[in-house]
Amino acid sequence: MPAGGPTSETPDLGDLMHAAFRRLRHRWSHQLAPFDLTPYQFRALQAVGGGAHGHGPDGHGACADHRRCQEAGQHIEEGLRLKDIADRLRIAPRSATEVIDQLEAKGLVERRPDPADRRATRISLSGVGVQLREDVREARRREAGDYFSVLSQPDQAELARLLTELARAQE
Amino acid sequence: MPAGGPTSETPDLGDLMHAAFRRLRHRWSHQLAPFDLTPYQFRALQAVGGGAHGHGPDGHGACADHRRCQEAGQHIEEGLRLKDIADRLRIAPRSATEVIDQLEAKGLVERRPDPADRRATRISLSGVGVQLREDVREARRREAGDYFSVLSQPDQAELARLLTELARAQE
DNA sequence: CCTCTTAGTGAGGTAACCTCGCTATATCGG
DNA sequence: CCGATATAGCGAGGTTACCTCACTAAGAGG
Repeated sequence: MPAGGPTSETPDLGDLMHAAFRRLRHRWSHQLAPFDLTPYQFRALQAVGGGAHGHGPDGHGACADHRRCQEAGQHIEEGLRLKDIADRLRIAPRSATEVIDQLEAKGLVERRPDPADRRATRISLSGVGVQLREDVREARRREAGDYFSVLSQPDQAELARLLTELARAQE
Repeated sequence: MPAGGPTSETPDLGDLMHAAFRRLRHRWSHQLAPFDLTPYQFRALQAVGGGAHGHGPDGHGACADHRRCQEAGQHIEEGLRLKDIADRLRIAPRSATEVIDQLEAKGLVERRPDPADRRATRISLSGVGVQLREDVREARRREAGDYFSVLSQPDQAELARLLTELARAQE
């Protein structure tokens, strides 16, 4: 075998990503099954959760990078708009409608008309939603972690760095 | 804001993976569009390609880790069985049937009965299939690379290591 | 007022998988 | 040689996680 090279085993990065991501998905859906949530739904739940529900200071709030908060000088902001959720999840607005529909059907989120803009609806977590989100996080913490825990802490950080760079690169 | 902590930005590894993978998929499907292939199909094409078609030494051959080659002392081995393809792609056998159907419909692979096992079919690339696979690879090489090229060489290696470790860890 | 844009939704579609049940064949134990 | 069990592939049908396109209701700007 002259040319040598990468003959023997060429599981390229693409395949590795693919494999890793599939496992991750798989594991998530198993973890979420008892809560009757798909990964997609949980992701949405978290996105909505970002702009909490009633009690003010909850971390990185809804208004994070959208300037429409000081609309009237007031800072009411009960929930995000669908568009914002779509942006957070990086999906098309129509898809956000869909997943929010699902969460609403389960009683985890609420739709309310935006008083300031009659086209818009505000989405916020219901009490049940808040609870469930917390339960899932708890469970995830408890059950030997989130799949990444097989990596050492520095390795996790390294992975985060690489993925971030990868994400930031294009567009 | 008392509790402080990781409030500001908590795009956890899961989300990062998700985002990175989605971009990868997206890019691939764009790259493959002119060839009228989905990423799924191309992956399958590569899997079949592993066990080349006619001319012997082509790298990591079909018989790689399956012992059924020396069936009769001979080493004919024209193509893989569906089951093997499924294993390579890490999908259910039924799904392999499906994607191979698609490739066959495009004339990229051929099904032939296995002379030694009348249950089995042997899948091999057609001439067109070999050509197309090469064309895609060429294109990918040419067009400023495979999405991972925004990372330095060592970073790519590092990413590969981390992903491999992640994959090997569970099961 | 008239256009131009934006927010959300209905309708419909796609990729990438899956399971369950079936038949034809192989293989193994007696 | 025969029955039990396993294996290869396929038909039918389902699911998840998205998408686009067309539409309506409402705000924004000239």
